[in-house]
Amino acid sequence: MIDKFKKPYNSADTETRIYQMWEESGYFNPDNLPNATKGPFTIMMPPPNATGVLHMGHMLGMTLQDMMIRFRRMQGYEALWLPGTDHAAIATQSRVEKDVQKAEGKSRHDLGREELLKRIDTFVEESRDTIRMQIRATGASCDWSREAFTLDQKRNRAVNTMFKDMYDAGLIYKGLRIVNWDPKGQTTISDDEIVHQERAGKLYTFKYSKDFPITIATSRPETKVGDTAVAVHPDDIRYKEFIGKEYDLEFMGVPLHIKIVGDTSVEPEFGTGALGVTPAHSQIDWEIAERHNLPHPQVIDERAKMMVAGPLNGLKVGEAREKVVEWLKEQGLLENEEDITQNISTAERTGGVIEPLPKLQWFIDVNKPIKERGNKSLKELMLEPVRSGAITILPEYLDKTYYHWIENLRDWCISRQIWYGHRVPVWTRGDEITVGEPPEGDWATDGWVQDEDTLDTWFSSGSWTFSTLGWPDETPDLARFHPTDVLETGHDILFFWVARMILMTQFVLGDIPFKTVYLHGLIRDAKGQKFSKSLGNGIDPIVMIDKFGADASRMAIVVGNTPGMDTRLSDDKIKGYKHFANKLWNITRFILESTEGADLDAPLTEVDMALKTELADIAADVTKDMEAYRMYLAADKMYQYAWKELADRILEESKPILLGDDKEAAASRAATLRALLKDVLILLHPFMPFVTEEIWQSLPEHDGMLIVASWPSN
RNA sequence: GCGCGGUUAGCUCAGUUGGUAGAGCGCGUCAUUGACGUUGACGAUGUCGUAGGUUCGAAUCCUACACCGCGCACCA
Repeated sequence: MIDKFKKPYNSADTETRIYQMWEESGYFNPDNLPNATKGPFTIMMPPPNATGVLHMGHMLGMTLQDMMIRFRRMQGYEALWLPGTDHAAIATQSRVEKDVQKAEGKSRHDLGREELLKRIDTFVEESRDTIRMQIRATGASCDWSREAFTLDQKRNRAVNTMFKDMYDAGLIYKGLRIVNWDPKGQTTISDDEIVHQERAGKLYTFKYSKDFPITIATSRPETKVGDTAVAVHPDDIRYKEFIGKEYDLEFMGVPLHIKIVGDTSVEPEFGTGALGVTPAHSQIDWEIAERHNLPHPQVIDERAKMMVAGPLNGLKVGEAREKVVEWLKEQGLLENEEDITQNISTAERTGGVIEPLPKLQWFIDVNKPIKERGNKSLKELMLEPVRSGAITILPEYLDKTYYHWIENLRDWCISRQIWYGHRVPVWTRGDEITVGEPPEGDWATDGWVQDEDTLDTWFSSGSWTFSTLGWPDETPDLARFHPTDVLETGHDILFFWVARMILMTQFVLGDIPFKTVYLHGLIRDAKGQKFSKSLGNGIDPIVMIDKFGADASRMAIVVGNTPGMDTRLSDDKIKGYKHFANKLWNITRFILESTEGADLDAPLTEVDMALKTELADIAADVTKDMEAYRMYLAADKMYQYAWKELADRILEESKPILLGDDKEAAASRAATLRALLKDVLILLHPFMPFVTEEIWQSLPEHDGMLIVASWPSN
């Protein structure tokens, strides 16, 4: 009997030591697995942002993935779980810019491109170290020898190759469009990086001037200095007679030339049924302007200030709005002022209010037929594998959300006006252009210039399943591990990332990136509130692990956590599973004490054979759950068995048998208890890896490590 | 506006292909110098949101409604 079982289980003394043992064993690397006969099983870890610390969502993801990968490793698969970090362009740059501003009072322009990038690299190196440490603390059995970063040399080659291939296929183009401009971050962002917020606003109804025949309504009067038309529904009898007429007038000191156009996109019932068209500062107006060949003067600049002749020039848009309303009142032009709630668009990362602006940007065409892919468009290539079942989304109902998103998808703006990230691989010299890699020789002195912009971070993340395996080279890893088996991530990232990976992989490899997408929900606090910095209710996973142990934390976070659903986490729940870890400890103590020197091959009584069969049935059930990604059920079933069946029932019944006069029954029971304990450790290992391995190492009969013990097969 | 999810014990949630409701926590009673600092046994509490329908049988399938939450959207 080993002394350590006389004290309660202590996770803090155990976990680091056990993790180190695993790491040194090399078993995290599928190349080193002793009994891997079933072929590869692959998970690419969603790379956490290199901006700092892991939160509870990461902890959940790490836990679920580790459960899947340990299960498969024990089943005999070449289990590869490839870790990494994401450079998270905008998030990281704005974080460092903020730090620099605070510490030195300098902006990015004061530092310059090169110096800022240096600062960011230093910051990211430190962050990545922290993240690596935190991932280890969760017990993640990932292959550190294959670790990747979305902005390293290898991934840069992949990005440049993808860009070139898409450019050559005519999918990437440069175009003047209305983009989502973030005046705070000073960059464009994609449609998906927008957060809509409801705010109180006003709808103003007025005429441009006394002589103008039509009254319009808008919530942004300041933009009216950029109007070039008024659009009405072509069948609207109130305005039909004016269509085609043109008016010259002056609005707030700005001369305007307004044409009346008929356009079916106008709702006759809304407002006055007449829409002042501001082509340069509204998506819908831009589209109307294109249909009617209208000019599109820009009246708001990149800092969200007015750029027009007259008194508004240089004012912020908010100030300009007040001025215009004041002026309208003075002129007696304002007919109505109505309180409304309006949705405003803000940038997810910076919180800046989006200003739609016309800009020359790089886009990916999602509707163009692709010759190399059977004339299907990217949209179709994204829909197909989910429709056909080649990719399963869990929970299943989210596939409808996925379809809905794709159907409404517009061309993807991929260029960003920030410095941190993959730089657009395009070089120009006059009319000449080189794409993918720099022109040969000393291109800078030869007069070539590289595009200033960087790429949307999701462009590079889109290649995560294959660039991590060595693409564009045809590596053995790529042939062996792609497509991957599962992608496990939060449901909030379905569009940003999951859809983009399907898009990229379908285009680049003509294949799917993964077979199953497991989308977990949000972790909330005990009261059901979201964890947030402002509420100060966040639980740091590392603090939780220190306090209760990684095993208890893993169980608490997973049991009852169905895909797609939000769950609540409380100290009480985690405490319960800390007790459970100790329960296992004491089960072991009792069994080892009372079976010391037992013959493990003793013949079994019928009753004891039945006990083994009972556990075998549960093992089969748990296996089925794991194969169907029901970790939340499997974990709970093992918990129930170990505590209620093994401890409360079987051990209690065993006490008289082990001490009784029937020596054969006692020998049989002793052998059975040891066998049951061994199997329970195996079956619980994916969920509670540390305590089970620690106990395993103390079993007199143990052979090698639990992490590579064989999962019961039937 | 369109789409999606939830509604099950006091609380938090499971319930995998339809077969007379489960767990944890909490609560009550009892036991316990015990393998257990963190124990066990027994127990109470449910018109499974509402109203219809399909079925021998519905928490589960269908229809409508209510409340809560989420996603998407260019209502100027």
